Amino acid sequence: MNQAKIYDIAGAAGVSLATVSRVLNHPEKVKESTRKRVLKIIKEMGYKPNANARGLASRRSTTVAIVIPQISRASVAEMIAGIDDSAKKFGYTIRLFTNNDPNLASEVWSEVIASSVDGILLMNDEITKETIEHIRNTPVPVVFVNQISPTEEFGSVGIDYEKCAYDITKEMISRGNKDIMFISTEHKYTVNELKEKGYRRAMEEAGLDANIVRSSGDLSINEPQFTEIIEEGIPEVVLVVRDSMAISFMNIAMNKGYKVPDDLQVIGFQNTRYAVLSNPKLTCVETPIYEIGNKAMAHLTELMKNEDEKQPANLQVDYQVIWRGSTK
Amino acid sequence: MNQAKIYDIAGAAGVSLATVSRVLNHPEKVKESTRKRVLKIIKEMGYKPNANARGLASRRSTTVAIVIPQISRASVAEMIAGIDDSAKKFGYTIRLFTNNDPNLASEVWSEVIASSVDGILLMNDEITKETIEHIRNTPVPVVFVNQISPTEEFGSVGIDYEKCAYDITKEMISRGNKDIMFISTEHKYTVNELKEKGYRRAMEEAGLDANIVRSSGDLSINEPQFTEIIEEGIPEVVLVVRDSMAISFMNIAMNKGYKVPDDLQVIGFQNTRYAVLSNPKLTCVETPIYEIGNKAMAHLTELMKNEDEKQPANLQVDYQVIWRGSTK
DNA sequence: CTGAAAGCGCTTACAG
DNA sequence: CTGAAAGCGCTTACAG
Repeated sequence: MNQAKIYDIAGAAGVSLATVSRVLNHPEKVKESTRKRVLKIIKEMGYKPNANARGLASRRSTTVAIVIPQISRASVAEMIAGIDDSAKKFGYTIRLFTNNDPNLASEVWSEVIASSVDGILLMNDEITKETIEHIRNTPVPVVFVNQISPTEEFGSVGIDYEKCAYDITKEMISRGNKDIMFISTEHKYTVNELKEKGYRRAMEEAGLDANIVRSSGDLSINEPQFTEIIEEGIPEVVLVVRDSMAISFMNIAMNKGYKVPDDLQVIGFQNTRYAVLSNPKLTCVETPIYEIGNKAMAHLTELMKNEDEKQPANLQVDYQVIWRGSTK
Repeated sequence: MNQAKIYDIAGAAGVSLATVSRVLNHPEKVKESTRKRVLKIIKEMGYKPNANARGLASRRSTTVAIVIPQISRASVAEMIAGIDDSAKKFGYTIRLFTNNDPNLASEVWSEVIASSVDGILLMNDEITKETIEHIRNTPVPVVFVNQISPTEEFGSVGIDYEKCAYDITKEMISRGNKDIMFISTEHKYTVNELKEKGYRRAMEEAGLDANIVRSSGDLSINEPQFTEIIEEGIPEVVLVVRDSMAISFMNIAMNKGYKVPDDLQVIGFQNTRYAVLSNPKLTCVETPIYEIGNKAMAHLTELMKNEDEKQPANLQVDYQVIWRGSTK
């Protein structure tokens, strides 16, 4: 007993294929009595339209692509959860592509396009000129996730990282701290550059010296570097672009005998689940990853619906600071 | 300038559509000179076959589904990375479905089937009878990921959790410890049941009393419970089914003044990235999530290739213990 | 409101 | 080794 075809439904309901199709796609065009009869049979026979045939005939696939960088981050899972909940609501299904080239190597991209998705969610850490060129030639809407689009042409959902770094720095200054260090990644991710900019602005406005350290994301490289820094003397406060790095720094300082938060206050920038497992727990700027994914998918839906009426927007999601034991 | 069709390639190369199609799908059937000419044009015009048309015509989609539980776990990201690398190698593309019903609610499942994937990777934590029934009626191969299949009919890739819990317990006993506690989840996940079984066996064999605690996975519920346990006195060793719970337990004990590993040794069961961020770092049984995903996809590929020749297998991946500062 | 028919872009026996 | 033709399972103008 194979999967029922639209033809079987039509036969069983005593209507044409066209009518069955309409019941599914334009129910308002079908008389209520026929519609009900057809729907009943569809349910009875457990009919599910073949996605390929549907996509081929309609040139829409009710499918979107998520393109994520290969590097597996813990936050990806939560982001996907947010996207998926939204996708379910709007009746879309997800195709997953990973991409290890910041330039969005055309190979990956053409695979994405050949899969005839109706829209694309792009999660790249960086947006290069090549990437933008690829996107310009893409026949379906693209939305950047956790990233503010560098141009007005494309939609995006993210956080105002410049502002949140500025705000938290200013807050720590207003609490009487002067010696505030900022630890970023060696690799210049757009997102981290923005945080750094915000930090600098706050420090400059207060007439304080910026103190910026760049580090590898890799713990085995971090640790010797952090050890060295700490041995030269610790700052009052350290802001760290990643929670994992923040916790690593904090642990090393504590092992050297410093007290957190009395001698050193530590603040992270993601509020991942790591944050509540450190001891003391880590104060964080909370970046609501789930919500970003959720909104991105919702925005993409709008853009897919009516490509002309709806303009791509650069949406921002609110952040908040979660104060925990690593700060006074 | 739209995406080139197979028709355009045929025209430009001076052959029929059939030949272009053969070049792509059965290159050995095409004379070398024609094949080269066609391939050149395909490349020049950046032709990518439409996935829907291909899937419809061939009844194969070179697409597999990953079905994951809705609850977003950090490990999902790494598992997906493993699957994706393997999928790329074999030319498959991924569709992602989330599923919040342990019984594999038929709604999700029929969506998966309607998407006409060639195979399915199932990552459910539990396998109920209903789930098995659904899978039996599925027209394509299914492989369980990070789970040993309860029946021989389906493929699976996982770890021998019973044995690894047994081994680590036995090891700790042989080091002279007698008071070994096991912390599991309240909810009886198959995987955790197996660990518990292994722990029990090792304790029984040594004539020691098992001491099993069940806890919610939720930290805010864990903490008061762990606090209470610790106030009544700590064991020499605690084995915990999840890293996050292990670290939480360890932190509470240390805050009560106990020394790790001198007063208390702690062992986790996943070796997630949490493990190296605790202080001291957590000794773990390493479950190679990436490799599990990778092997699962490779096995699925075999099953999809020749459904009759290749039998589904229950594959096991090696684990190892990573000794760190939380044990002596 | 409904049906007959064309067509979406491919693949694959079937001939030759 | 290659081409003409049927067909995959749908959708959607076009008539009526």
